[in-house]
Amino acid sequence: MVRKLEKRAPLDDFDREALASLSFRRKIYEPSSYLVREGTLAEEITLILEGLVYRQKLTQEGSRQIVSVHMPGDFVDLENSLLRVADHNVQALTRCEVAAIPVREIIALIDTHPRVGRALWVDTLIDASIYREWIMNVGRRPAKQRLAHLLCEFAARLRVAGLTREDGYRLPMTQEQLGDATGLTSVHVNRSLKALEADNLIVRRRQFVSIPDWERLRQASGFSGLYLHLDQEA
Amino acid sequence: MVRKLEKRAPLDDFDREALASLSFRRKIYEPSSYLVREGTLAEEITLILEGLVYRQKLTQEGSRQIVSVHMPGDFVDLENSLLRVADHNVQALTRCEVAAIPVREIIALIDTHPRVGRALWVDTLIDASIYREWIMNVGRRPAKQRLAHLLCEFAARLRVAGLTREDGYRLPMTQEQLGDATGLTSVHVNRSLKALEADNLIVRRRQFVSIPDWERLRQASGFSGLYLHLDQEA
DNA sequence: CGGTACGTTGAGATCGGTCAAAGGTTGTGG
DNA sequence: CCACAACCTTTGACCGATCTCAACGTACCG
Repeated sequence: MVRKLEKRAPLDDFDREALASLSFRRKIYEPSSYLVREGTLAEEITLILEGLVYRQKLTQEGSRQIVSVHMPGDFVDLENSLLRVADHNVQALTRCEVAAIPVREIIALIDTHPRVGRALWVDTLIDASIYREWIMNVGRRPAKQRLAHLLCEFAARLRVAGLTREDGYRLPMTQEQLGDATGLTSVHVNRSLKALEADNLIVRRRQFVSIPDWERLRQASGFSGLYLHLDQEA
Repeated sequence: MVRKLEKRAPLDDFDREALASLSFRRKIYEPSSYLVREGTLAEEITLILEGLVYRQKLTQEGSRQIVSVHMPGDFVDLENSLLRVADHNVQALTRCEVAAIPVREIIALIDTHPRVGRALWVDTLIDASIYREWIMNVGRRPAKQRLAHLLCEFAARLRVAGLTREDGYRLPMTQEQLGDATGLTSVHVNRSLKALEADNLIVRRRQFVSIPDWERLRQASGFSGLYLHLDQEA
């Protein structure tokens, strides 16, 4: 975690020490259990150690929209700790392990260690950048491309987390969840994935996605990793 | 500006003084001119004093998606100053006046005045919350509701900026721009707006939108102001 | 007064949604 | 080890919201 934050902003020993001395509780969440519920106050910040997690909102009518997916190394609750009441839900996608840090401690930390605060801030700015790309994905791309783009983004981010293999990666999402993330129906996700497969852009086996030719998929989806700010150095 | 920031986090005289002593240049942008271009480095942070501004991205194929609209009192460049290279474009919607503050000064400020940094951070977190709502709007609501929701959001935010009247507000966006913001075509925006008008939910006259019954429009669009975090007090 | 940008309208096409049923997979208990 | 349930994927037929293309109308501006 400290290693990741250092990529966001320069830290000194004083900062690192403060980070290391944060108290935290290890917690396990089962698939589809809630880490945060809309309308509640957050008292802990959680850092994902293992597993995947997603943010989700519901319309009045009850349709679900997944607005982001998070991976090991991501913080999922910086927003809720500073904004008090949560405006969305966070659920476990897979079984996952997290570190829960009391909000008070984080707030105290950022007030006394500005550089740590800045590193965390940068983290939320990258999340925001990903939101912007998702708006475009859902608003302006046709179904096939939308899914291909999502697969590219996951590939890039999972690679950073060390969760990809040379030929592809494990994607533990149902087609219904993919639909909720892309603004499509599960039926149409199914057909679109088959179409991608027919184009030889992806190969699916169980929950594993193989990508025979990264460059071709990238090109087909219009993906450009710029918005992930993976280069983010001090 | 200071007044607004104080709503985000508690500041003391020391903080206020530092804010007041920031140097800045006043600038004017003509409609549709660029404040930020994708791929460039930002050297100034801009605070909107007057006028409207929008963020925009283009797909490979050239369709435009507006990902946010900003109003007087909003910062439009915090992201770019901390993330170095801009991942999207920012354009003036109307003629507007801004204050441009050198990035170096802001960075120095947040390193020495953590509470100011926190206030600015909260500001970007609210932007992120709005992005999430937009993802849902574009992903899961039918056209009429999508537009109605956008109109509700603008109403709520313009009210804060003191830019509404009792019966409605001035909305200087073309139907094409509304389409770019909602992921629709200008043609369909036209038809949907007419449908809203036929339902007596809105009345349009030039660039002015009247809302005969706020509660009915709110209900019809599924709008809830929670995500705007307007309550955000220290 | 003419040009330009924006709004409006119609006809027809298409992408993606709905509904419904039939396979597959996985896990569980007998 | 089998049977069954629960959940997920796949498929077909049909429908409808939204897009496309193209024309026409309207307001503003020099």
